[in-house]
Amino acid sequence: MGTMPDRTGNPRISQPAVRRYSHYYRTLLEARGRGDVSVSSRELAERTGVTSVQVRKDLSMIGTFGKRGLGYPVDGLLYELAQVLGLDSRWPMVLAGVGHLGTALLNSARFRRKGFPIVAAFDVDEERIGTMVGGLHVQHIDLLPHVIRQLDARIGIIACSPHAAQEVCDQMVKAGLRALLTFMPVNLEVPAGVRVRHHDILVELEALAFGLRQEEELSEDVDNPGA
Amino acid sequence: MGTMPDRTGNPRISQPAVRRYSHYYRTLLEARGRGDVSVSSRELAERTGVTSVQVRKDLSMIGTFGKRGLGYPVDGLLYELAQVLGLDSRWPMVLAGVGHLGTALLNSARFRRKGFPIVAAFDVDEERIGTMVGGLHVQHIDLLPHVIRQLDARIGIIACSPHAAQEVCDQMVKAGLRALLTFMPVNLEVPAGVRVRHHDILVELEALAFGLRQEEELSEDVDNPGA
DNA sequence: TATTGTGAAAGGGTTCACAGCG
DNA sequence: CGCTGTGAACCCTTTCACAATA
Repeated sequence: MGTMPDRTGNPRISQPAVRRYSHYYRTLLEARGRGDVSVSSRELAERTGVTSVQVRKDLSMIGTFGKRGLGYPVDGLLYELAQVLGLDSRWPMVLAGVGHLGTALLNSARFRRKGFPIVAAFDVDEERIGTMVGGLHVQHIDLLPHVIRQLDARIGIIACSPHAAQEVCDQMVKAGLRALLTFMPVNLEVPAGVRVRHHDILVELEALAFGLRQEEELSEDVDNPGA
Repeated sequence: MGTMPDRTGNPRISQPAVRRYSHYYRTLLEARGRGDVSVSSRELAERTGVTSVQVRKDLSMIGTFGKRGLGYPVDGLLYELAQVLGLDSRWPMVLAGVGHLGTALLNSARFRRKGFPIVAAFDVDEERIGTMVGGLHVQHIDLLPHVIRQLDARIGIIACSPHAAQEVCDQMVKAGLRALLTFMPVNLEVPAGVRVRHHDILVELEALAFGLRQEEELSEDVDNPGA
């Protein structure tokens, strides 16, 4: 465990950087769609909303693929980013909670297309169990451990009711999942080594409200400065 | 514009901090639900997954409400956080794109309950226009500017198809919205002063895949060290 | 004694300035 | 000349150590 980058070129990549890689990847796909064969850091930067230096720093973290004076080869960079982000593998997912949100997720073809297929759906509601949603039979949640092992699922999506979230989470962890994505406003307790990402829309909305509110106060302070 | 905190106690609050405030707020609501009258920074920290010092630093940014030796008063802190996050106002939202995702959002009572009601829904599909979803009539997107002004909407939600996202975004900005939440994998171009938050599930999934992949490589390197 | 509040130190990420190449 | 690549400076956030106080 030295300071040396490993053979993949990983000298320690931060979470924000990983997020940016996702954006670069998407932007490169668009560029390829337009027939571009190479792309400059500035171009990439403008389309993703960061600086061009940031792009170069980020890309230099995973290797050196650019041609000076020219830019980066679209195909080559796509390949490398796919490698880093793990997009050269499939990551089968299971979903718990087939409400409105779960249904929306199950009906999206995008995840499957991008290598993150939802391979099983679970619920506790007898009315829902057995029905077909997004091409899958909804199964009883008790089958979760068995199905996860059978289908070799890697990621768990928690879209059930908030009060069931922790229990579902426990079951997923016990069944061997090490990566969870939850949409519920509940802080999940998981053992070390299990990654959880919260996707709480309300947090985003509150952040937006904070920004708007701050702007308001700022303009009020123009009329009402000092103490 | 000195270094002095303004009278609200704002010495410059970072985005990550705002997100944590959201989590604290939610945790405090739970504490109040259990009848707790005061809560320590450690407790708040454990439930939100940060350190207790972080909690104290964060809270000291917006004022000093704790009683030493005791902790923070639940009600008082809730009030202050609500103030900071703008939860003492309502933030009416409009939604564009009544597909699976849009429908899921419209059917969620949570946003309305928390002060972020969706007050209008739009689409371009003639089949959808006029139907009722989540208690709202779906209207033609061309009515967006008019309705935004009429209902004094503050936040726009973009849940339409990716290729329409930029156009919808432009219309929302033109109609006066300064805060947008998009679920589409498209980088929106907006004028300065307009806040956009991307909520792309695929980015989260790719970040999870990155983590899992990294762990795999790490354990492989045990068998296969050096070059 | 338990816990908050905070100046100072440390750490991590971003930006700068410029060297290196095509 | 254009654009990448990168060590160093800078800045912001987190952590530490400890003073303050119910």
